[in-house]
Amino acid sequence: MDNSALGGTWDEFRQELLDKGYLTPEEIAASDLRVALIGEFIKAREEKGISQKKLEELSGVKQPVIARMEKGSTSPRIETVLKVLAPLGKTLAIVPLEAAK
Amino acid sequence: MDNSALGGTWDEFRQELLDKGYLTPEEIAASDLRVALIGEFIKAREEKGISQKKLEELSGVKQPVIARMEKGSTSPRIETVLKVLAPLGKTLAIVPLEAAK
DNA sequence: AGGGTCGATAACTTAAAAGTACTTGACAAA
DNA sequence: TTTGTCAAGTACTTTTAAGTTATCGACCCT
Repeated sequence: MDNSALGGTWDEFRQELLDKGYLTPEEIAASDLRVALIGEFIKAREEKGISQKKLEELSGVKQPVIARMEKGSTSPRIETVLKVLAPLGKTLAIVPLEAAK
Repeated sequence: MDNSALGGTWDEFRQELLDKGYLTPEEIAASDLRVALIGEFIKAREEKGISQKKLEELSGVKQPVIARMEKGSTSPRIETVLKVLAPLGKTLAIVPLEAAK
């Protein structure tokens, strides 16, 4: 993720959110993980060359819902995530924290 | 999972749900994955010797919510899952379907 | 018996995700 | 230029998870 044009790194931006009390450390951590998951999901979809509309057909999850997920504007339910991942040949697993990222 | 006392295997029971049209193949698959995730979560919590009440303190997620998650009576939001997994030293990852189970 | 903890549950309110239908702006191809 | 597709978004309703508080039965122990 290249934020150099904004004049600061992602880490600096995050630190600022923390310093100003906008987010707690826990919220930062959860947010980072969500961002990582979203990135993986988008990558998986695009690697398969499947549009959001096509994925709606395959998964039964509506395109606006998929768009909201990918934009990070919602925290989707597990069921929804599993539904959209399945046609991409993926699923969710619980892994040690160190293994992630 | 030992269902022998019920006179049928889990696979047979699942097939029956399918045959009678109670659930679609997609719903069965999603359900199986959820069950697997729930099992891993409960195992992780118990291995750490942390009670639901203690996990409430550590994660900020209320004990009744954790109980509902473990019982499988809700499909929790990603955010909630990440919050309860973090104190257990775990997180979620997207993995190939074959890798799961 | 009485006091602790544990997980499950009830009943209710609040917050938020998902469904629905339609629209918009960007982009590419004909 | 028009047509089509894509992702994003708008506005609204419905569904459901989460929060809250309190309780309950099982278990242990002392």
